[in-house]
Amino acid sequence: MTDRLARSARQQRARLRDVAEAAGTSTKTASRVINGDDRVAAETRARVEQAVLDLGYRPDPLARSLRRGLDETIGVVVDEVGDPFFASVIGEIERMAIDRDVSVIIASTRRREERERIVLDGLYQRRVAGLIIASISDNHAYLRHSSCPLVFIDRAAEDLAADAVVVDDRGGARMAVEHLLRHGHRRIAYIGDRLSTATARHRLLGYRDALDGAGIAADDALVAEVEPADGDAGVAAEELLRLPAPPTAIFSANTRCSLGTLPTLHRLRRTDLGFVSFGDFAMADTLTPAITIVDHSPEAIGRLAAERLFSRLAGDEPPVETIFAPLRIVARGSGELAPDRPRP
Amino acid sequence: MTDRLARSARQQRARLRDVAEAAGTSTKTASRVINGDDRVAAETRARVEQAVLDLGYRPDPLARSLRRGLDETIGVVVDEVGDPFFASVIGEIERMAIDRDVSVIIASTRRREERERIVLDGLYQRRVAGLIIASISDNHAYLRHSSCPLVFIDRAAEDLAADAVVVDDRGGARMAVEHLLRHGHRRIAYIGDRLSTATARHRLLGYRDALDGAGIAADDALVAEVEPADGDAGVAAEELLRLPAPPTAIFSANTRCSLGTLPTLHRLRRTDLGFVSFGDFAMADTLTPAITIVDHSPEAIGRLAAERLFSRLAGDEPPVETIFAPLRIVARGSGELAPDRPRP
DNA sequence: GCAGACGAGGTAATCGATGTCACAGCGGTG
DNA sequence: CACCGCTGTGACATCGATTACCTCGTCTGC
Repeated sequence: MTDRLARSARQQRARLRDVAEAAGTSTKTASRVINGDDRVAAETRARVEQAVLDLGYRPDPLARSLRRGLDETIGVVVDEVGDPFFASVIGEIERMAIDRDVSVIIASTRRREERERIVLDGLYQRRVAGLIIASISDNHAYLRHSSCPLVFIDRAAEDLAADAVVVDDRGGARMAVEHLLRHGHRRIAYIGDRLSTATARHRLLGYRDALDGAGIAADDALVAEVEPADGDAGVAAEELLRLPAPPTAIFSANTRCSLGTLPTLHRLRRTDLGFVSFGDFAMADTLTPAITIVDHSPEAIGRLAAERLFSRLAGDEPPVETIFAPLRIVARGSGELAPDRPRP
Repeated sequence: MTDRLARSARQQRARLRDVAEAAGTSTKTASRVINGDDRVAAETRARVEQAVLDLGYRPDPLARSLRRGLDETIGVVVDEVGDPFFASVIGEIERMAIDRDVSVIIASTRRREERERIVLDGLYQRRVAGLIIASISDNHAYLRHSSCPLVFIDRAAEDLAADAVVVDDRGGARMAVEHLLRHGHRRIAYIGDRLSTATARHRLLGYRDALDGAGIAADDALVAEVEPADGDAGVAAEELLRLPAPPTAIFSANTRCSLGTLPTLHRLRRTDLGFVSFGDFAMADTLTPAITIVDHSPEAIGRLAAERLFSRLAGDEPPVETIFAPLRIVARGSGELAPDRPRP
């Protein structure tokens, strides 16, 4: 009674101690019941459970994490939360986390290595149970002794044995460019992310693979490396079209580049160009012409990564693996335009 | 020395105790230095600061939160992380949080009231310092005694005196519909979110205001209330067009409805319809015709909400206020089509 | 009949930091 | 000279839960 008053005076939740007192046991026994330890007499267990219900007790996650050294939280580190690709990935991860009563802390690197360190450090300090990381760094030495499972997404860590969920960047890029080649294009430009990220490098290799396969000499003037966050992709497209021997088709190596390039092409009325985008985006199938894509479903990546992480958190120890998310080409129009098509 | 070995054997970070020992003081004094308490002799302070640097000490956020009853974390609750509107809002909030060394926990309600309770409860248990909420519930009684500052976004809490950053839903909708009226449309359809959310109700009111102002009788057959997460918006559009007296223009009351409706209109080759979207989206200006919008910049909302929250966290106590994010119409083509335009 | 296993439960230390309170020294004051 | 108040400091309790270790019966096997 007094106790209940004390609680209400404090305006606070019930603590384990309150439960124990209400059930007439020690906190240890109450803790056993709550954590499903079976060395508790059925009758005692029942009393504790009743007290939990009566008091609406729920363990304090902070105190629990402090003691256990582990939090019921996973961290997700991406380039930028607002990026549609990552927004979808995160959405899917969160969906899976919800089912497991795990919270998700999001942090973005803004594509800067030093920030990557900082945010990871912060997440470790919070004792996250696991991490899903789209790393932009090439050096993961500082993660080697990670105290929690890691799953890399979008880009595998080449210097670290850790799970990763990626797409076959090289193969996908090759697929995209071969598609354009099949439709008769011979001068195909590449617009992609800075080559400081491994993803970009692989996609550029795939682009070259395809050209090699068709016996076409690579022309560096057709390769544009841009910062996709800015409006650079559109500018790059404009420059490509001003070349003495301009391309008849463009392969855009990621979604943000596509979002940057297409408004420019439309403004210049150059929708006669062949175009394939690595990565889908809203309205891609509603533009005129609709945009042919190589699709690496962000939801699938999020799901696979989360599944892997939760499986490790549950104690499974499958061998470290790089999982390739399925990849396919979706022909919608822009990739099937012949090179000699008249300009609109 | 022994201590340093012990630390490295533990493979762990330095604790306050390690700092205190290294500086030859008590933990309390070390704590004083770290928290900027000025009742410490300059020389002692210097020793502690040196120890902090030597050991690379950083306080454990968990332990600190437990003791202080307050975490350096803010919670953000939205419908759905993957929603482009909220993704941008979150991106902006996070950007501001970074500057203040505050972490952000994201939770989504999936538009279900019971989940809203659950996630908020979870965030409170984590002792978040503040909350930014896009609430879907109409009943906020359980938030009345919130232990931390709240800022509502997108939808104000009508039953609670709390800060909110919203757009003038009614005025914006009216603006959009008046735009279509000015271009000669008389039968204008409304496609919007379920009326269970206040936002949707206000936008529908604005739509009616505009029609009233033009002396046009409202026709309920032209009003479609859909679940924007599904493909319902497209279906609704199709049904509207099959009416005996179909609309010549559509006002889409939110981004997701636009993303659902437009592919359908394009598929049906009904791009002759007038169209205004409440909310911008990628490629809106690249479609043919480009989409006229009423823009409620998600970044602005995120920034204003975060500014407000951080100002309260810093101890400011401005009067509770509902802030209206700026709203403007961006004419791009689809809203300026005359009703008698031939179909493509 | 007794050693040891086992079941049920409790006590106290611990996680890492901070709040409370007491205390030693010192200069000033009546 | 005794007392006051201030400064700088530390011992110890505390936040809420978990873990290491111990106790006390009772049951089993020899």
